[in-house]
Amino acid sequence: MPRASRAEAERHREQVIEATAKLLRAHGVDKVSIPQAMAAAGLTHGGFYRHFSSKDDLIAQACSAAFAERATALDDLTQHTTPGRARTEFLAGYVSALHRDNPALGCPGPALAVDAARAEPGDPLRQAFATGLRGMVDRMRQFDDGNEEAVLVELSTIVGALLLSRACADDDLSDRILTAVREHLVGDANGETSPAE
Amino acid sequence: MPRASRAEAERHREQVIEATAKLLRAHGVDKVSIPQAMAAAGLTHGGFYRHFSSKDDLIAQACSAAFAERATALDDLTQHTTPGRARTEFLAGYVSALHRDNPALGCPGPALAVDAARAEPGDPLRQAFATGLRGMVDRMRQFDDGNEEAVLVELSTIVGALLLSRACADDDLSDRILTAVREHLVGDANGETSPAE
DNA sequence: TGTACATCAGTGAACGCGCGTTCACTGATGTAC
DNA sequence: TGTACATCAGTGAACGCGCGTTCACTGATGTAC
Repeated sequence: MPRASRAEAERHREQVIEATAKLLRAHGVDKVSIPQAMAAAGLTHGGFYRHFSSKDDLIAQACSAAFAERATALDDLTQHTTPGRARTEFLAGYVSALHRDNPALGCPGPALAVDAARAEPGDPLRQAFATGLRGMVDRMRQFDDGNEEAVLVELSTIVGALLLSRACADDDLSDRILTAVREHLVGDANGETSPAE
Repeated sequence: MPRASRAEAERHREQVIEATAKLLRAHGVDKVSIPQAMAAAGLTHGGFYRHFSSKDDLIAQACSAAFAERATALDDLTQHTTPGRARTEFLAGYVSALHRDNPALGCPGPALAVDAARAEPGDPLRQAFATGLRGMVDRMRQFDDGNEEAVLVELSTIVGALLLSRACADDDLSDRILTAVREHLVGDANGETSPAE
């Protein structure tokens, strides 16, 4: 594959970013390599620098892509139902075993926050993370009458719960964290068996 | 330094673990190297395997040491004051700019959860993390009338808040997260200027 | 539409680097008498 | 207490490895006429 067309090259770039957005959430910055990211688009590592200026550049773009994915999902949710129902559905889906067990497709908040925190102040990952997080906060305000403080508390709670439940996924504690937080935030909605309805 | 006494060797081992417990919280598993950890005790990397069976072994012991440090602090707190005051002091101190800006000496929860989550199920770090977290939960129950669910919600909230505030430490959002969560959990205690008293 | 040529997406070898781990060696410590 | 010797904490060179990055090269794509 000595020369791809511009459309193909653009498609390759997108594939690399998309694949990295998944690998990054599952394994973290240090465990995603350039050969691995390029292979996800069927390419070898040599052409990497025709698409990205550095590994940090790709990582930041992948972080942004992961947040964009979540933002779209949130927008879909708020557009197709009432704020109250959207809130319940969002929170119950967030604090779930499914989300815990699939970090690659999940929220970049719990998956990438530590990597952003460990990066240097000017690092592009830090900026991408902060921008993405702001986007989530702004969208969640629609659930909580525009009350930012309420959103920040809710977001902290669900991010912490998911992260801790992943960290002790072998342990009984993992499910108990999810259950306790889910009940706290949405009553017992999304329970295995609803008492009525 | 060709041969240290047993007491010296034991002291070296402790120094390596203590130093790694700090480095680990600040920079994560992948950014702590064996030469670096040994240098913290004034040693070269060659003797590492006389003290630890592998890097993973050291990392797990350092994680346990970090949790033990927090457990001692929690015990001191509950022993020297009433449960209500202890709870307030603990939570306000946890969700603070000081804690945010000093991960090396802070709680291993937000600092190491992702590394534990990314480890394989049988990994010693996973086990050390789960054990340490259980210890924190058990101690926090003294603040909340033994109600584990309340503890799990509180713990998720403060871990998430600290982590997110670190991730966007350059941004206005960082302080707003800490303030919102602190006010939510302990009223406005620990505010810059208390209205009375 | 057809030709000539410049562009550039992708290849694969190479670079220096730091990592985790191993090992032959040194010489003071610890032990047996 | 003193001597002889085994133990073993620590050293520093070496190993293979994968990393991020660079670069000369290939040949189809894109463009100018």
